[in-house]
Amino acid sequence: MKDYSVIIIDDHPVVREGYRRLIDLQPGLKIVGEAEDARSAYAAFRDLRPDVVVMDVTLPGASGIEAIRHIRQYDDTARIVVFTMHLSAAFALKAIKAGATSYITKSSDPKVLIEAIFGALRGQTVISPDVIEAIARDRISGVGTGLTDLSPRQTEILCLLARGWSAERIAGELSISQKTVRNNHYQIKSILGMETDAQLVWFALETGLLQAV
Amino acid sequence: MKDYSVIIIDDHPVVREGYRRLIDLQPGLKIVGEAEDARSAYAAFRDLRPDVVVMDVTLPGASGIEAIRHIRQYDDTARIVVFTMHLSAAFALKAIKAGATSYITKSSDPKVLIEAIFGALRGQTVISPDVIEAIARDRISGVGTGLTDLSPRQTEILCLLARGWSAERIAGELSISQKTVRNNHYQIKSILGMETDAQLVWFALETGLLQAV
DNA sequence: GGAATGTCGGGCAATTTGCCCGCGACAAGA
DNA sequence: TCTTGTCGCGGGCAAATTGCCCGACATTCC
Repeated sequence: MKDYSVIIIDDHPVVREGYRRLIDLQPGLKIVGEAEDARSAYAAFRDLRPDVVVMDVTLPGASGIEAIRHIRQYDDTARIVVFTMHLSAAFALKAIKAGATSYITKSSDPKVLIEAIFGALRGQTVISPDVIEAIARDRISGVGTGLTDLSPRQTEILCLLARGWSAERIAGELSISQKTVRNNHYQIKSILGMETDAQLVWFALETGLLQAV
Repeated sequence: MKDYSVIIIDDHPVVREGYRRLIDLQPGLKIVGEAEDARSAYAAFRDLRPDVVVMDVTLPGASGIEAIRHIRQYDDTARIVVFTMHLSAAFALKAIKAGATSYITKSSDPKVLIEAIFGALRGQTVISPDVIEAIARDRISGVGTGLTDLSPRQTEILCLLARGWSAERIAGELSISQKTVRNNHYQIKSILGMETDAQLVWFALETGLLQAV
């Protein structure tokens, strides 16, 4: 019987080596290609048409979420297992929404990843237990991801604010008055129930609005 | 000839697998143990007395920097190669200052890591090229790592501020007046040359004062 | 002793925040 | 067509905070 083909996408060579030990030595699976950024991920998928893609979501250059969307747009039957260090409910939801089949954290037992790959081949979605817990916690403690409560404009401004931009600079960038930026700033904090600007940064980080460099 | 012994410390199983492929298959090196957090790292070092420690700096629980300090305190001839995803000048300098022998990023070619391990055995310090570049860039553009310009107290307050704590809460925590916290807040921003609180968070993240969850 | 440095806070003007308001645009529904 | 709702925009104003100055101590290092 022919092995199922897998491509792996991760920007750290040592992690790719780890995949080789975990996946390539697994009977029934074979790594047929790899990539280290979002652009070449798409190219590799198109050229190799693997049965499963295993990828990280934080990649150099474009976002991994974008890459997922791109691949699924090209082939909506693509099986994509996200394997990442980010234990974040919002991140996971974004990935799934973008078309990922599964979402597993790197701190999971390797067996979980293998199971997710075989599960993906059968069309099953696997979310690692720690992420499920994070999602549950979010759902209990708050208003969904919170992001849904903000208007598009507010989300945009939050993004800039969390980057450390001053109200003045944002006003210039968006061609609105500083006053409007300040009002939005206040609105965002009060909608999300936050006290300080630093909390906004953490929120943006957690929801995947921004990525830690 | 006996192989040199190595212990590996990383919280991601897949990365540990990668190490095995890279290090264990290397003639002359043998992995004799592993750990996944800072506390067990120290215990493993004491029990196994390896020739080289290869470790990440962002670990669950205590900071990896602390672990380095702890190990070196126990044995100041310990060879510690830091191998991490963080391409940060400040992080690297902190690690070296804490007693690390070398600092290599995970996006480096695996050969660099192997060379660093053999280098460490000879007592050589290896910093991967991308980090050297980052250090050079920092040195040109700014005031060192910035962190060195802050007093211990200011660093402490920055840490709390960047976590999103209010001045009131910090004042309570440290048993000082809100006014002092505010004055420090202002001082920190002006020493680091930052305009907004969000920038402080990024700074704390970059210098490894705080870790993105 | 004297100089330097770090910690803690007072004072005060200038700015910003918190919170409320109204206006126009646009979409959905009666 | 005429609501009703939401969204983006910004004015107004009191209360709070910031920016920047200051002095008082305690340490530490000549």
